[in-house]
Amino acid sequence: MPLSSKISINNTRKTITDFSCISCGNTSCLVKKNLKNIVNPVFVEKKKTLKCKKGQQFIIEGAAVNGLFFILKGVVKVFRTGINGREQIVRFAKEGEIIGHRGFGTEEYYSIGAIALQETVLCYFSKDDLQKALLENPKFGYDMMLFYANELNKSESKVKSISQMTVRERVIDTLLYIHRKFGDLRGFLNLPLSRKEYADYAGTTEEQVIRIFSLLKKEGLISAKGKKIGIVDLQKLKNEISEHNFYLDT
DNA sequence: CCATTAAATTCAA
DNA sequence: TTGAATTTAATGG
Repeated sequence: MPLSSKISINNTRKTITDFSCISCGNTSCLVKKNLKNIVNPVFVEKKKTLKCKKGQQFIIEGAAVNGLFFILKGVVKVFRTGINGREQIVRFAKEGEIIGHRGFGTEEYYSIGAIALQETVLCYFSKDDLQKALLENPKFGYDMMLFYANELNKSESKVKSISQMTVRERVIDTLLYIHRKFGDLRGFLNLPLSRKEYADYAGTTEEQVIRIFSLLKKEGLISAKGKKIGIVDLQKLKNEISEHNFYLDT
């Protein structure tokens, strides 16, 4: 209750129409990748494109599911709110990724929320149209299945990391995850996150993250300039969590 | 967890 | 581009 008003929910969705799949250059998008194989791409024509400003929430927990979002551009955090109002960040998603995909099938309402972390462009496909396209195009369906399998694998790894690793290990794991997924830019992680966001992903508090960052800085493993975090000694960081054989790939 | 101060980011002129 | 306003980081109780 006390934390409930921290986020101002802005549910305005600007709908624009000039982002066709045909002229899209996003090769990591499953729709784009399969576009040439899709025999009857009606759903592509019916898609909606929407722009989100930084900090804008475009999926609200508990809202009805009508379709799936694909990220055309930008970065998004996907989270779930716990009983005490604490946010658990499930994952960070970048261009080409799918959001709200568990809404397929039986789920009627979103069990997650999603907020844009930067200017983000989303493609929104209706669930029914997509389902039809998946049934008609085996390759497209198979690619989607691979995506689901991958997501499941990662989420299982995350359960393990939260239940079996120490706080310090989880913070390091988070740093490595961001590093793997978003890489470096001039010596700093190419995604600016607040300490609270690191905490929400690692399943800790902001203070813990701040203190662990300070320690890691003193130990010469990372560097920090405000929100910009640099990985100084990747190998040593990896070594600390190697016994938990952290998950590979994004 | 909360309060305080320092530091960084944002925003609008 | 700057600096005032706001937000975030860092510490210590």
